[in-house]
Amino acid sequence: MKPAFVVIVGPTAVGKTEIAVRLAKLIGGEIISGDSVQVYRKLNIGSAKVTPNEQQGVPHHMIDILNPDEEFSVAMFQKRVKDLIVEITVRGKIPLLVGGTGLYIRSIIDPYEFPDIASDNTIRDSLREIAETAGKEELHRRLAQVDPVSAARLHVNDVTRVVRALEVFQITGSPFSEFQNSVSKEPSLEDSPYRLSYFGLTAPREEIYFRINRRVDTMIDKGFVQEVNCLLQEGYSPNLAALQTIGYRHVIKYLRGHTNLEETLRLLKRDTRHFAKRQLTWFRRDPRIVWFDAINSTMSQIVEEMAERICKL
RNA sequence: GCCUCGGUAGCUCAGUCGGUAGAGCAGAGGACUGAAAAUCCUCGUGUCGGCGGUUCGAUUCCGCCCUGAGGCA
Repeated sequence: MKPAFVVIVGPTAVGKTEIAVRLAKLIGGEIISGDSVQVYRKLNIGSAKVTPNEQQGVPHHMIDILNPDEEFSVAMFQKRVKDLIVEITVRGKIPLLVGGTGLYIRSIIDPYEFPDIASDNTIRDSLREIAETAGKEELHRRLAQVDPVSAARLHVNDVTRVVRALEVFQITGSPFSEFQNSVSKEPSLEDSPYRLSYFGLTAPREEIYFRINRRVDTMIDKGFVQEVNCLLQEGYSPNLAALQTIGYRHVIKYLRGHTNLEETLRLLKRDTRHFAKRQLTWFRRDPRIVWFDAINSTMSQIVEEMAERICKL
């Protein structure tokens, strides 16, 4: 029999953390964070990371595993999480993957395969250089020559992806598109190597936005500005990927006097709303997800129904 | 009370030498395979403040009224 595996996704600020902890306690689970920012130590308030108190004794994984200046990637995430799932299962516990980073979640439940090569910053820099001097069009043209499939898929302006595709070609000599699994867009639950319970937690848009706005205010009250200030004091570069994320990059601009507090909050709330919207586009169209509405049901009702569905499998 | 400048998309405003209008922001939808909280794509009809007048035709010109800001008394 395939091992049980629970996944909970949803936009930011809908209450995934609390649901997950309660569900984990109920079914005997351990939580694996599916979040690209919470992997970093010292990024606590701004990433809305679970506090030790909120964890209520439930083991949490993939949190606080890196320093802010360390590099991370989906490939690393995938490798570690796949190992973790096995370890937790062997321990007789149920792994719960909880988070809002669409790509990371997908890399676990769908057959994503990453070419076995590290990313090369020298190559990336030189490719970006081309985009800046010769233009994005030129960069895209080059990709079209070596990898027409990827070029057709990628927009000229999406420099980040065009660079990656060219980078893969330069390192491996094979087109990026060849490494990508030609999997159907909507794999069925039966195809999964796990007994997968795939849940989504959401709320009406208005409610999500309300909660986001409220949460940003709370973060500031909790000392988010000080958190960012400490990071900079400790010498971490504002250019680090970890500090270019929502919230951190906003507060950095504020600390440097580029925006006042009111404007900072406005932009931070706005960008978080945009982010929540993007998260929803990852999950909304996935027919495998069983959705729960955080506003029409209580936490207990949701947790109980999730537990029931897990048992039925 | 008089004078001046405004009143156009949810907000800030542009514009139409008279042929019923368009940007930014907000908002919506989408993409996503080693930076992903990143990166990128698509989407703009609204009594053009109200009522009259001139005109084939007015949001645009004229008159009055309402309303906001400033100035003079």
